Amino acid sequence: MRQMDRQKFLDLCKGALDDLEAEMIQIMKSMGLSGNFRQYYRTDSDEYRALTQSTFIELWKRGLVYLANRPNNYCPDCGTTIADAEIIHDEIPTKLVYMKFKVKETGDTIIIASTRPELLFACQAVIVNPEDDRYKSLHGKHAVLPLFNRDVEIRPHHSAKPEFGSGAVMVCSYGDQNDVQVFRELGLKEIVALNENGITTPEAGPYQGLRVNQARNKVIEDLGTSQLMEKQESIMHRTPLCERSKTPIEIIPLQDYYVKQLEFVPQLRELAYKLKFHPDMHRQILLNWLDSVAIDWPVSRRRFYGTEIPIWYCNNCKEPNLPPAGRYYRPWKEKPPFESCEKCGGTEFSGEERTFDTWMDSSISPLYVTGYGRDKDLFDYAYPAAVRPQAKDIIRTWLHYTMLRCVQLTDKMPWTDAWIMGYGVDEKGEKMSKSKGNVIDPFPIIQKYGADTFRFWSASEANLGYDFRCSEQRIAGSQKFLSKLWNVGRLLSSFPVVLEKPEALEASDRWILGELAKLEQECRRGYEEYNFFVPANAIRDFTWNIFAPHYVEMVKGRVYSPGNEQGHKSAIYTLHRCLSGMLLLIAPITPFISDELWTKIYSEKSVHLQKMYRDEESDAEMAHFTKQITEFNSRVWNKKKETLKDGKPLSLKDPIDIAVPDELALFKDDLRAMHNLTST
RNA sequence: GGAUGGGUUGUCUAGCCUGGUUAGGAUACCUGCCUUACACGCAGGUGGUCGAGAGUUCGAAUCUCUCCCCAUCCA
Repeated sequence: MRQMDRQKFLDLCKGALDDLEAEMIQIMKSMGLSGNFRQYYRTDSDEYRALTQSTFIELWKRGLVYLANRPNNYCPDCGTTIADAEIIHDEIPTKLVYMKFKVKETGDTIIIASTRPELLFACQAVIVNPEDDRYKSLHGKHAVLPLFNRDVEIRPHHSAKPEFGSGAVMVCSYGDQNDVQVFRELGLKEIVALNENGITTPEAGPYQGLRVNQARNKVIEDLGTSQLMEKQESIMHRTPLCERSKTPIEIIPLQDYYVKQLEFVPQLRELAYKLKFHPDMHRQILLNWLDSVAIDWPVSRRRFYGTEIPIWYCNNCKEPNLPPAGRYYRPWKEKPPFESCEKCGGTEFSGEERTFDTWMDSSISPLYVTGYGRDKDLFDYAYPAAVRPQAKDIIRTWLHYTMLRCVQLTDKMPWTDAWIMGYGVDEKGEKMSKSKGNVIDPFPIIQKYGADTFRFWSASEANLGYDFRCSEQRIAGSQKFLSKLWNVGRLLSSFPVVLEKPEALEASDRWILGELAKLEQECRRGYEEYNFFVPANAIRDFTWNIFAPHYVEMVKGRVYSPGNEQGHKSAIYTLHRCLSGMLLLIAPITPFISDELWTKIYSEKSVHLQKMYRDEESDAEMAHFTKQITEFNSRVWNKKKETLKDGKPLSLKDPIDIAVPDELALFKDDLRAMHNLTST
């Protein structure tokens, strides 16, 4: 990247992102998302970036931004500082090297094990656990670094674990976060080991100008030839990696901009309890993260692609000068929108070349969409927004930084609810990732089974906030349910539509309406907490296990024989009340099939523009008959199966002599017709 | 090492918070069946000591404790 012209690089990025955008919009449309596709935002548009910069300028004015030189995570491949939230950890094979140090005062040898021998030259202390009897006599004495012959003090520190290696640890600037902490706590003087290209500095003496791995190999080799190494062990070491390039990060002190977050943590913690999490358990991920926030947020990145940090530096006094908030600035290629330095009056400036952490953009999306700083009426009306939908893996980034920034800028939470999903995991239950190669592309699945199948499958598979397994077999199973629904629709579409409730309803009709009322309640409960798992499974169960096999079969007699006009009308009304209700309930999950059936059977106006049925009166207690009815039907079916006629079981339409039990007397006529019962 | 979630029939999963009749469903498997919506279907069936152990209780998949295993996140 750094060999390429910046503008050319940005043009390439834009081309790639335009393609991705088109693909994403296409997926969203074919999945049936109901968003407004003429009005959407891109975080890298000029308008959006203007807001990112404006809000940064606002924070700057309020003293929430500062420049500091401190050791921080640095990715040598990306060539930039990154935040803790951008780090992942992995077990990597590495060598644990046991080095021989001399004790200056006694001439004894002590062994020190380290995974970072190349940082030997940046060692400023050897620490041992204060409780470790082996080393108590050495406190305050000095160790001589092998190869470099420089003295460092041997000091007690609680972070040295007696069981690791020899129990004596060398502290270098900087091998890991613990080194940073020990340097701070013991007041050690830092030796800068690596420059911003990840190359060893002149401090490394004969090992300068090398990449980390080269330096390590050379140090190990020299230790070996000088008899200064006791042994090496191959170990698996949990290593912090850059989330993007998967390169092991280094800890290097550089000048970076920080947004204050430490002082907001107590407030964010309180607000985390007020935010309604769906499901509630995922609040803990945020709380754990807030507890581990140890430094302010480094927001400057040495990258070409990203929103530019809107600062020009006075060439005379180096004072950072910020432009007025409002438009989008590109200091690396633009002249500043002011004439002279506000501090010294100088007139020559250099534009800042760095960009922001990408979360500086993403963290203000609730502000952007509600017109913050752009449309006051809209903002007053729409902010705070209702819900943040996202997956649980970006709680420490997207959710956290959004809360931080919005609270800093508006003193209010950006939403009332957070809807946190789990992951779709592979057949083994492992998270999908590009590097693992177990990612399933949804597009062929959608093409093979259709968007409704895909949607119903994911709704019925994924319990709120939990991971769910991806299995093509189960997707195919969902498709069968949609066929079932379609066939129910086909049957009912052959009857006239009666949506006006008759004066009197037959017992079977009141029974299924009681069950339907339970279903509607259950679905509403699920939808209200953003849990589509509940309605998807409830509708499937009602349709497939109660409505179709029992109720529909029970009323076919009345439906096909118009002789009993009152009973006929009651059945037709009830069938349509059930189907229309089911379509309304499932429409958010399977928009295409429900709208197709709805517009074919009930009205030209889309099902998605209808209101759901609300708290109608129904005989809820009639639902108590469900078990008895289904058991009786099962009994009859079994009996017919067992009864042989000409060596074959009875057909379901054959007559049979079974008495309807007294407790089902209300349903006697329908049951007799359904099973062709001959007894009276 | 810490945190979170999970371990229920071949496979996947509901139930667990608010202990109580034969642990529900899906899929797979087996058997039978074209019954005027549906064979992408219908009916029936085999299959589980609910991770292990201990405790509380008249009674535990459900509550408590210990341990083991898996996934994810953080040191």
